[in-house]
Amino acid sequence: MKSKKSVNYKSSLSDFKNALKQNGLKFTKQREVVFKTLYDNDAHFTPESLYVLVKKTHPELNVGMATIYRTLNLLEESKMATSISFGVSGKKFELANKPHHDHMICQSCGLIIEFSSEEIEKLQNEIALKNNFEITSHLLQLRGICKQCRENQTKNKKRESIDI
Amino acid sequence: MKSKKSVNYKSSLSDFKNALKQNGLKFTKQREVVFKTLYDNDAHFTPESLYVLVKKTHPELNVGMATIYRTLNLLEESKMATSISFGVSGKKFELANKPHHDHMICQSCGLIIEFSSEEIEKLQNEIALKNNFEITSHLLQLRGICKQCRENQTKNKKRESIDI
DNA sequence: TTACTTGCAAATGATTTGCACGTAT
DNA sequence: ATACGTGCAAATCATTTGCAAGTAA
Repeated sequence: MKSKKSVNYKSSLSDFKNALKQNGLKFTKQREVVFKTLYDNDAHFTPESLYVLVKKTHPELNVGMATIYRTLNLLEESKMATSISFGVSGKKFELANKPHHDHMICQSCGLIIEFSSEEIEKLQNEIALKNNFEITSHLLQLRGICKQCRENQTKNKKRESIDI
Repeated sequence: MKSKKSVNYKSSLSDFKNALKQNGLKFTKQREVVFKTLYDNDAHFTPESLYVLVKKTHPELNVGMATIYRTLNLLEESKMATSISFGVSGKKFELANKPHHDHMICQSCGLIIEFSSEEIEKLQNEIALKNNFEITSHLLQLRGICKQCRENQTKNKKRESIDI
């Protein structure tokens, strides 16, 4: 399912409003702020980290954790956001308004590096074709240790490893 | 860290015992049964599904859920098992005694096709290198519709989507 | 004998839900 | 006016942990 890639906030927001309308849902201040925060900070948020940021930037709204979760689920269901899963320790969300990419995830510090490779996609398509399989989406994560963490490794006290 | 690929149960089990010994851990009936169950059923288990099966096949042991979790974590830490993460709904574990492979998953019928591609792995390594990232593992899933299901598509009643 | 293990139940941490009040349409 | 949304607190679900009793070495 392809989403139109909106190039600016206005049209992105408008997409969001339409999605809400189409499902008989309302456009509220909370939903707008969550959406805008995701849009402005082109990053991967845990529900918790998003909650903290929204609290700080919009204390007057007194947003609850539950609303963050509800809005994120809403966005994901309507394909406007995607999440990557971190095992027991939850998920991270990002807006789906940018081109497809995959993730490298540092198991020590949680750093996420985005990448994309046309060559890999091409190989995937070839493999699928050979198996008579029609791909609708794929998931590719490289897990390991980032440069930083490798350099710090010696002086590191054992940290609990990030559960991916 | 490469694990030797044991070709039969005896040597696999022996690897397990060694891993235990090296960590000052004991070889118990519970640990043996969990290990053997994973070995005999070449499949992906959730802790829950493994628990249910072990309960059924070895009721005399009266195994507890906690032991399943503890043993799975043990196996994973010693690289004898690997897990793939399934979002909020947890993890699935499999023994690490067979060559690496990835999965194509049919979203209609749940069919899993295993595949592997040296070329993709090579590209992954190149990308990691470029980013100063040291890969310890990766996750690659192609999701879509298998041949069967495409052919049946017209007469198919909607089934609930498979939880990947 | 001396750790390490186990089952149980309680604790935890992330996420969801019920409810009474608030608010967009 | 009506239905949907919200914050709060309680509930839930998967997983972990403390503890007293059991068992491998």
